Amino acid sequence: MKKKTTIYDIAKKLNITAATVSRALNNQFDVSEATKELVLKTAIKMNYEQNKLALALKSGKSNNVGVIVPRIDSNFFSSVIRGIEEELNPQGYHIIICQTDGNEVKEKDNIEALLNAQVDGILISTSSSKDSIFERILKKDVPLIFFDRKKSLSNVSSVTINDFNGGYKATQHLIDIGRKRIAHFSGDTNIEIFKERFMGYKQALIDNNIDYEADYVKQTMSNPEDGKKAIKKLLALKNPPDALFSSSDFAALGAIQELKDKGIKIPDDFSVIGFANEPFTKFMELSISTIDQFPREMGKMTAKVFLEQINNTEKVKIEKKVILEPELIIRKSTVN
Amino acid sequence: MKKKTTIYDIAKKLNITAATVSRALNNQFDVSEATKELVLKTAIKMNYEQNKLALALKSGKSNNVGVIVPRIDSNFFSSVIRGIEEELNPQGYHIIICQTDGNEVKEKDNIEALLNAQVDGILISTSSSKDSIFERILKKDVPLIFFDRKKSLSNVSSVTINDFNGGYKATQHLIDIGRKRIAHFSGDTNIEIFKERFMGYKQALIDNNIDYEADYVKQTMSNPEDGKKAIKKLLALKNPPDALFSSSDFAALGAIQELKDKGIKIPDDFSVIGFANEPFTKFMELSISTIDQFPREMGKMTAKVFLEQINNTEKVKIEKKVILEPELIIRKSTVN
DNA sequence: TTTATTACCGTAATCGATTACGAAAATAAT
DNA sequence: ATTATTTTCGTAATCGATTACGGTAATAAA
Repeated sequence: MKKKTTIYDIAKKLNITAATVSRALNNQFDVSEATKELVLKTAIKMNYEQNKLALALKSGKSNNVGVIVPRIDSNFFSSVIRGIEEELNPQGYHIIICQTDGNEVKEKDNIEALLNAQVDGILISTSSSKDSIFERILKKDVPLIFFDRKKSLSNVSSVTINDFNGGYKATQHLIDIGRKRIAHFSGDTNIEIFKERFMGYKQALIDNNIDYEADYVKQTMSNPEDGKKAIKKLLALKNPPDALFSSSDFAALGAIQELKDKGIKIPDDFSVIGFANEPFTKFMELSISTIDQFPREMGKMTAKVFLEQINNTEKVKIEKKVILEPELIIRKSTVN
Repeated sequence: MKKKTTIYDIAKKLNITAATVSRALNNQFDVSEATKELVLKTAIKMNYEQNKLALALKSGKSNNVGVIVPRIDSNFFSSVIRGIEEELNPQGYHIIICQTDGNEVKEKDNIEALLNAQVDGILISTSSSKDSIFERILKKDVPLIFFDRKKSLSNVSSVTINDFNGGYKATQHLIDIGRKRIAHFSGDTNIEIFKERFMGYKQALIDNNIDYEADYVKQTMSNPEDGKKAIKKLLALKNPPDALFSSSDFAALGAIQELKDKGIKIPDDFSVIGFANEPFTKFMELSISTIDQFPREMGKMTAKVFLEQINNTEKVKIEKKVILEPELIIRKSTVN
């Protein structure tokens, strides 16, 4: 078992105290240049490396930031995390990843574990319905920042996209190209982002004097199979829709596959727009129109908000609600 | 600023020492049942939470594991990481993610930082050409495990897939469906996995008495644009190929797009198979044949090998070379 | 009643750094 | 030559846990 060299080892070898070694290594003013050099040289010679754990315990700062997401193996979340890591790593922070599978209990457990691990902050895309867990974080004065899936808590910052506008833009686009019977795949409307997209859809209809048709709205999971099922039901209606805004690219894909199977021509007879700009939407022969959420930028912004907060020495707490503007991407599934 | 309650706070309140509190909380035998109960109750009442940093410093175990990858926002790596997290989290480990962008210097920096952070192990998909960095890890007795992109070091475990067999299977499949003029997109053959796929390709040709044609091999990056460029050159040959095994799904996609633009019918006149089973390959109207690498299982296996190693109390070091078998996935880009 | 044993808990060191405080030595000021 | 000021470094506490060792009191054994 290799023993790591500590400042005490260096001190012993040079017949000085660990305090002086520490000061020399940190280049403090009250050490002579001579001993500074000496310490530095022997430190290198002895392969000294600072034990960050000891530092963390002393300072109360672990330089670790916890990031909690439902899953990491989705394009959206992994892109956000990429952005976070790119922004925080140069600042000396490490990011700890936790997955919840959308499970509230797991989310709670992860938060507890991260707090025990003394993380300097928690960045989370929450799946929780309750606020109580988060109050515990705040009581401990650990910076908490929501991204994408947030809870509205006072004094807590968040970085989201304007899902309402995303839904609005998608719907407006369908209207602009002449569609009037517009269906909608909503996700789980208990989750804020899906509710917002749905609201944006509704508002766009209203603003264009198109009657909202409850039959045209189907709640789907984010996968092609659910999209197929849902579109089948829609096509069976007396007055079936001629366009679809799906809050999920995956569900949109399923719908497109089913429409093709039924011999319905896209985009001539039917237009489809998704949401999220998943990579595959661009790659399809019939590329899919969608809404870009700029996940990497969202990650970078989340990191920046965290850094601002932790570097804020003022007594007043900052509460930032950053809302990114989503972008309409027009491809072949809506217009030729 | 909220002060966290420590065992000293509990001790003071109960007029006992911190040692007893610690023993009570850890349910040790030499504490009376009465005080155990008392301590436990007041611990809960005072919202006590163990400071893992102090524990880590004392024990030398941080319960953090470093994971280093080129990028996290790729389906492959994020799936591997998902597998790792799923396996290690229940064991009380947290995973710290670092990205290198395929940059050797960043990789070295990340390793240094992780070692200073006293991680209990490093799991890495390396982009490095040199071995020297890794020897430093081993000298410190920190468990090191490679996955996917490995270096061959003695006493170091690794989890990879059999890229040679992957290349072989892909090529054999093309031969099986009657192709004889088979081109290959290789990645950067300085990277072992790409070299192996290339070797598998060659071997399959040899085993089927097909002459290896150097002109048929193009080095491409993993993106559609590079795939388009490369296929153009191949089609310009005197005796152009009638099939392609691309070591990248993305490059394969570019090739397919270009082939279609040129009016070449797939799979009637030309067959294409990729590598990695990226999600989009399944979603295309013309779905793309490919090789599945089971990234999530790779992650789980990597985690298991790590756990075995860290729980190994024997003096002899274990060196495990786990090689997963890739699977051929036949879709419409090779055969009707 | 005396001795041996056990149960229970306190003392103090330890992990590896940082830092307030004070002291000695070196230098400058008078 | 004496005092004042700086420079430089040591002492010891601190962060929050764990644990080897020792001691006292209660109990059992003689």
